[in-house]
Amino acid sequence: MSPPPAVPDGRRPTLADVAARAGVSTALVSIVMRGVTGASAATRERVLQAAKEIGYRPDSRARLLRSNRTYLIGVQFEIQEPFHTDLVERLYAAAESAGYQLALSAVAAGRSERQAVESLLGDRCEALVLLGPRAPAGRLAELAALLPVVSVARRLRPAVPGVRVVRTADDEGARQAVDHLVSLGHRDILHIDGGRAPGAAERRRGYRTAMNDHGLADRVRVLPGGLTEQDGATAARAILDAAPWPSAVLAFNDACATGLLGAFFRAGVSVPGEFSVVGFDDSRVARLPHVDLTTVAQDIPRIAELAVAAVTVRLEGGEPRTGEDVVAPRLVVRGTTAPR
Amino acid sequence: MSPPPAVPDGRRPTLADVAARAGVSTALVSIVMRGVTGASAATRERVLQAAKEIGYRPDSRARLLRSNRTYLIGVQFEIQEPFHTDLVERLYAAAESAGYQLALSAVAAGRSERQAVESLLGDRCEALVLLGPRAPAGRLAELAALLPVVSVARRLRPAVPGVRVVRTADDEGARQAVDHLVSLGHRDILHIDGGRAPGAAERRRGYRTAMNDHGLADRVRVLPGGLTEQDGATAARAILDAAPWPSAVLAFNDACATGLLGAFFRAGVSVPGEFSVVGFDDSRVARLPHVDLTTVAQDIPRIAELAVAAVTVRLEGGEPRTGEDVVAPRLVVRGTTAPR
DNA sequence: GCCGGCATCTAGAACGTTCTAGATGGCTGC
DNA sequence: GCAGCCATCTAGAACGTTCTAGATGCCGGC
Repeated sequence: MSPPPAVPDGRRPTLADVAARAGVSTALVSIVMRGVTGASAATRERVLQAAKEIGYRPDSRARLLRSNRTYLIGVQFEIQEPFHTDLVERLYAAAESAGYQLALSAVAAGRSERQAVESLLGDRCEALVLLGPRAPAGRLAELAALLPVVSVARRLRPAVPGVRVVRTADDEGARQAVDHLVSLGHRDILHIDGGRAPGAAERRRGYRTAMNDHGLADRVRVLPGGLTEQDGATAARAILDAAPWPSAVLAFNDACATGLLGAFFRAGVSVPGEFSVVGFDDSRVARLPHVDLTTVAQDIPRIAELAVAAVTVRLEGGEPRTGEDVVAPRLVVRGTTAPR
Repeated sequence: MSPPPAVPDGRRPTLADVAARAGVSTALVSIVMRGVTGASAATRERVLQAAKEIGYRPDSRARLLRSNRTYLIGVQFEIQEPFHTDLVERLYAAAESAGYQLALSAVAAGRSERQAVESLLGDRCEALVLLGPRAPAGRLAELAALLPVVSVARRLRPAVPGVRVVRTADDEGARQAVDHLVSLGHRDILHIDGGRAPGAAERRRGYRTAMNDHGLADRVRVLPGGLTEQDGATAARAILDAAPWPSAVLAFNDACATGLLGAFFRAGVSVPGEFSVVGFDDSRVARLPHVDLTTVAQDIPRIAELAVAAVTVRLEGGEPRTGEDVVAPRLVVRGTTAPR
């Protein structure tokens, strides 16, 4: 059934065990295991056979301790945030093709950003990819003094030295949404914002600017919101309670839009009949057939690639580039928007 | 702004650097850093000060390499599965209060279970918590021969030696759902199953048994489904196409139920007017105000605790217990079920 | 004045790997 | 037959920590 005990006592097999069995030095086993040149085909074969027989598995901790490089990229993400989990999925691919590995550290209820980052630093990550970090700029600067850091989805103004930013052009996304709604004949377009969430300020500004550009400055209306369904539902009640109603709503993100849709639905007002609704992110929920949300898509594969590139370039000896990679958003028109 | 370079050259500060600065041995610094007894209060103070000044941070790899214990629990999970991410959140808490740390390894598009587990083993995890593993029993047995393994949400029949199972009583959950629907007057209750997904066989069986117990054996109808919204939507079309219609549907999970609801909604059939729908998991989506899905809740905090307990007991010298912890489910009645 | 015991501290090995430097041996070219 | 070279292999140090064993100094009790 299960293989026989690998080594006499309970220890996990090491290089030395393989070396003893194959009758070679540990250094040679190391060479074979890493697949570098320096061993004859015959020896290579013999060593691999011995390793297989005793169930040898390299100890990555010892390996990384010895080599000066770890090729580890630490990722801080919020485990309950669909946008983050989508991103993590793509980061795996991007890191692998750049020859790096990912170390995940989640921010969750009872696990702060600080804890998440400390754990990554203790693991000797060579760089940090922070998804929507909330930490103050001073803290990010401290980290950037230690290792390459990229902030994904959170813009930093003023720029923090050494921290690269990769983000969607949130203002442009908001503008696209407003343009779309205006082209459908809407004029009273309300924005439910994201408060202090990363990207919220830019989306708010993009909305305002677009409204101005369409000569609708006097119709600008921003309602405090947030990034959860609950925030959307709360905003919905505020909208319905306060006449006059807008004819369209741009929500901070898809979750917020979904909460809004739910509350509208329960209140018996029809979407897109009485209200047009636009979300942001193009998350999985937006694509559900019965949500079918018009939304501003973020280019997640591209963001993942740029984030990995930002840190690897620097790790490979490139200059620390403080600055931004701004990725274009793309409006996806679905069933929650209609002509007024 | 940012702190001065910690150590003359670019190296990251080590115990030796702290020791040199504080004028003590590295062994003593180690003692102070771990917070164990063996240093006077005055020295302790001085060492901590020195460490802080040069920005010392313990290297967890070196630490774990040297100590025979790593206190690391490896977690394999599917990053796109809400049930899994909920569980991970609780696992952090459970592990911490047991004195262990978590190492996360995601299964994602392009990253197989095998890769996820290999990475955890390389990190020297002392135990593995596998969320809904798909690996064949033989593979699990191999792993169990190496270290404590717990399979969450996937039942193993026949039992795999050394692998502990923690799962919801899926059959009981399905029975609760059927009981509820029958008590509302439904008789034609259809089940959309989960195919080969972990737990699917048990839910199917629970559904069948409950139908039998209510004398509805001739009304049993199982439709092949799956665990995504897409599967639910596909099933919905199959249901609507084939008369006679059932009056109630028990879906494999909430995602499947959500897809079903969406398709019903688009087809203009009303829920719970024409169909009652029950999901499984009580995931976040089920609680959305406009989904408001009646569903069978899994007790996630309890499952997380039991999973951690299962491995820690064994790590602390307990006997390897092949067997199961079965957690009771709980029906949550919301808005998608109504009297027939 | 001596001894035992405690608190505090330290030297040096150990963990499992990679890296540096060098040894060995066979082949080529003259 | 010999120098030179390449391919192959090895010894031993190194990575940053913890652990074992023991050293040192101080105190109280006889």
